[in-house]
Amino acid sequence: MRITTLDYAILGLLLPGPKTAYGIRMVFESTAMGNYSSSPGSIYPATKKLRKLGLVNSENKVGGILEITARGKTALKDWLIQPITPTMVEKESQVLILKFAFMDHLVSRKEKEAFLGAFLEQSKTYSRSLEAYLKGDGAALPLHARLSVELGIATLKTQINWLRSTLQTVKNQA
Amino acid sequence: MRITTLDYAILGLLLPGPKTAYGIRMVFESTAMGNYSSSPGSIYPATKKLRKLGLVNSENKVGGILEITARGKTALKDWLIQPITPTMVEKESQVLILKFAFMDHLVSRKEKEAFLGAFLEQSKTYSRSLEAYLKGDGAALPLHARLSVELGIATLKTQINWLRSTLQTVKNQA
DNA sequence: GTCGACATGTAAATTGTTACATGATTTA
DNA sequence: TAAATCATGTAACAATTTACATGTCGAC
Repeated sequence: MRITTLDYAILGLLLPGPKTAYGIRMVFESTAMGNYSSSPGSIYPATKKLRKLGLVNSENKVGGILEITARGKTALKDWLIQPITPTMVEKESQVLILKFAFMDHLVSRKEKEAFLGAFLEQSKTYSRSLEAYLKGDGAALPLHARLSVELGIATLKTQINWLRSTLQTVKNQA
Repeated sequence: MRITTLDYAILGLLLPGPKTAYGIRMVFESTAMGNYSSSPGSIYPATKKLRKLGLVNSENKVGGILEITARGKTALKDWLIQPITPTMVEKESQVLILKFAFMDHLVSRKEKEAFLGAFLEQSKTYSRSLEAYLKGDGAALPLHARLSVELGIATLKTQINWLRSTLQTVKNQA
């Protein structure tokens, strides 16, 4: 039984403290958390699975309060520090940002630096390849398509700046 | 039978000229086109559906060359100019960029301006709400989560600048 | 003549969405 | 006391991924 991104997102939201499944749905709905759906048909089956895998405990006292277990933390940490591949940077950078958002206390400073460093380097590589594309084959694109790629490059540069400054912030931490 | 975003993405890629289903897969795989998957199990059923709906013709002469029909263009245009809702800006802005990328010849300058204007206004609203959140409840977020939201805001601002300048570009067109 | 790229598809399994269904608790 | 919100779940359907399966064509 594979653990999906949604499952990890739920585990991460339980890090600061226990929540009900409904509470998690509300986080997905109100905050712009990625793109995760708050539909009951996705959250409730997911929490059931996490319980079965022993990654969360549901306390018997109160209804359905979910609490992340030690095993849950280990599984989440393993996921957080997985090596970053080019595909992830190209197609799933929101997932990488989500990982970063959960790293606070679960991951060492060294691991955070490695994560941000790899993310930064691969973002630069990808940005350069998009720029090269625009100057080469991409020059033939219709105007609107070309403008869209330009937005992609600008967004990547924003991300690169953020990664640089965040890397500094992390390095300067006590 | 609902037309999905993937279906519209395929239709849009056929605008500059006919392509094989395989050619479309390669576009999804090589260029960073959104996030659309190039898996055969998604593309081939989709092209079959588009044929059944009469939105593309498959010429009999050559193998499986796909060509968008007049009905296909109408359907695509209707999709392109659908009103922009807050949810779209918050959770699916890549889809909106994709729409823009396909607008070149299919949509009038007036409609482009309306699209970009609405997209711009709603991006500003969303950006302001994220900033207000960070100053309010969000101040209590763990450091990493807060930094992630800050990247979200910076990305939105990049998008807002791009929308402003693109709106000007479109307005200045002959 | 075989390797890689071109080309098209299906089947099974997984995932996720929409809609339905239920009931408790709070608040106006 | 009625409406809104909190809270949990299932069933049917839609969509996608992975893996399998097949065959052509050009280059080396």
